[in-house]
Amino acid sequence: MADADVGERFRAFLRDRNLPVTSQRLAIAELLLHAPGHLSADDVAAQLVEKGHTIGLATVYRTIDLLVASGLVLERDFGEGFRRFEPARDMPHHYHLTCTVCGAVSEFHDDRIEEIIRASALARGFVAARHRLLIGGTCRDCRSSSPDRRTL
Amino acid sequence: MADADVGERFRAFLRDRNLPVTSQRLAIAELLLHAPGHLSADDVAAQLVEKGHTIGLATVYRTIDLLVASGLVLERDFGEGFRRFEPARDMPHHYHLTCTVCGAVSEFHDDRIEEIIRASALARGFVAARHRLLIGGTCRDCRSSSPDRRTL
DNA sequence: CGCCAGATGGGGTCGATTCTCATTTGGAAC
DNA sequence: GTTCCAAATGAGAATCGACCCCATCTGGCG
Repeated sequence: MADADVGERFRAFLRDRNLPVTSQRLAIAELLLHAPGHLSADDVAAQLVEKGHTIGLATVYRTIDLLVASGLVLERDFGEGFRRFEPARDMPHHYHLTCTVCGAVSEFHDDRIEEIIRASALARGFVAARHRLLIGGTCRDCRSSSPDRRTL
Repeated sequence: MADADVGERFRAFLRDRNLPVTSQRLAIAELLLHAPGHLSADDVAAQLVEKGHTIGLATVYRTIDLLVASGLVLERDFGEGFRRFEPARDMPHHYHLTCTVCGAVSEFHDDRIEEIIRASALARGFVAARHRLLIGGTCRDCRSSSPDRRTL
């Protein structure tokens, strides 16, 4: 199944680099690789405490670095002043739509956007290695029943 | 001229809100509204010191908040761990191309990108109010003479 | 089982941003 | 021009995310 797979891929990554497979690393990987949303480092630490682990915040950060380096976890910055992390899914690039009323984040992918961005950068002499697109707006639900409209 | 204009627009904003027009606010606005690039709060404070002012960092932050609220200054986040600010120019939306080798930031605007983003969001039930696009890559100069290639 | 490079974690540091509060000041009223 | 008060200022403390330090512990090879 996919669950054992991602865990195994992290173990393989550690083995490749001759890095010890510790219980802390496995616990953090297990949690973050199966997280549904976008977790902050504190979220990860808090959920570990909930599960009865006592893992130092420093170790959480260090292990997240490993997971990001392995490509199994992606780093996100929503401009909150801290970073969030999410498991890398099959989706190669996905964009984030954030509702400025209810805060809901939804993700999507669009080949046309990616292609046009790449072409536009190239026309200006840049070879685009990566790009990030954040869209803020109001979702369908909040538009139909919006008591207040934020100007944001 | 345009210079007096932006300063006057900030004064008008303060008057509208019954906020005092202080010498510190004017000095910060004068500096930031005519800045060529993207300044951090520290950059602003440092340049004020250079000009002989002694303005507390707290006031710099507070005044920048006002300038952002007034729409005369835009807040940017390039993932450096701190924010940068730039005067809002005529350009309604512009995108940022950052060279991951030399760090150069160049700006551009592309109506096709904007249109396609808006349409793509709408197809998913979102009315896009704003969006941010950051592109990382290597510029022409760094590509022709790149000694090291960052994986970033 | 013993060893040791590397991991761990609690405390300390750092940098950006915001808060606190005593003091000063804009600007409207007199 | 003088008075007055709400609001601004600024120096330092507080906060918060992120990361470093170092004494201690442990994975995993021999």
